[in-house]
Amino acid sequence: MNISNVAKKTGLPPKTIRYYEDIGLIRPMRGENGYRVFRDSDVHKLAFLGRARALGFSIEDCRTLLALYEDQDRASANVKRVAQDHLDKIEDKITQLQSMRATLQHLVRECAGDNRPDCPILSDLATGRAPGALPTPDLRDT
Amino acid sequence: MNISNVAKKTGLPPKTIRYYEDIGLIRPMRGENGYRVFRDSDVHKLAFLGRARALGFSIEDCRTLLALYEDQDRASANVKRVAQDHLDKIEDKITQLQSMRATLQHLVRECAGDNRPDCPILSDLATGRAPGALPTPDLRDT
DNA sequence: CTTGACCCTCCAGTGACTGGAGGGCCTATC
DNA sequence: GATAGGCCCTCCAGTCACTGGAGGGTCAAG
Repeated sequence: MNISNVAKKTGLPPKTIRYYEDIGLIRPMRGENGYRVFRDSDVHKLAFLGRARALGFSIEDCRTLLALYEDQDRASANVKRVAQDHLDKIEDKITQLQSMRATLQHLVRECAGDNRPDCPILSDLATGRAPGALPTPDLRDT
Repeated sequence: MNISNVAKKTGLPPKTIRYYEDIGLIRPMRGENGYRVFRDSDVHKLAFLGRARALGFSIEDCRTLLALYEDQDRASANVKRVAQDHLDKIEDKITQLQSMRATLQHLVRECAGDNRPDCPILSDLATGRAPGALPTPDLRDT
């Protein structure tokens, strides 16, 4: 199978598939003309990667998960740990975003949004506290 | 004021402050020795940027917000639009992450996490459907 | 034989920094 | 005056997971 068929099957763009080969996640064979030739096992791995990425796993997590998948003697505890760690990170991120949302919702609600210059959003950003605003959370890294 | 004092005052690392100068968000003056000299207005802007970044605004949003802040004749509607757009993006992201969380929670709960190899997490990633799993959402871009 | 759709590699850019090398400046102490 | 340590400077490279594009080879149909 050639790359564009694999792309259609897996939903991954050809560029991404080449990139995954570059970083050693898959090792498709090559035809005489230099074209990549994908076996079923390659397609299967790519689909696996697509789903893992859709769940937000990092590439390095994906590498680990693929290795565990290939290892018939794996302990499911190892897989679970990777998934649980990732889940924890997602929950942290949700919490951070919810906090941002709360502050922003408040500010947007307070702002008249007309053609006058007075704006509690800018007041908050300028002073750290709009008249009557919620405390601003100190969240970096998003 | 020199850069490390400003860093302490604003909570931004010196590297970040230099970067903000690089990309034209601030224009501190220079002393005879080539050191940056920050006026109160620079410190003020940096604090503004720190708070806007903490709320998840992109650098380009920050640039816009700073320009609006400096413009005494702005219409608050313009500020509100930037904030509302950003809020919408945050809400989308929360929804995506919640969907990932739901799937992951389900999979983690199903996985025994012992030293046997059977693992519904890997089954789901391999096939797109673990025995009895929730539908896998197709979320890229996180 | 040409057209158009493939395929290839390699390089550069994204966002928002961060780390480090290599070197100048400033203050205090010996 | 020499030296030590703590500042400051610039410039380059790396992060993550791709994505776009240039420049060029291959293949099947008409």
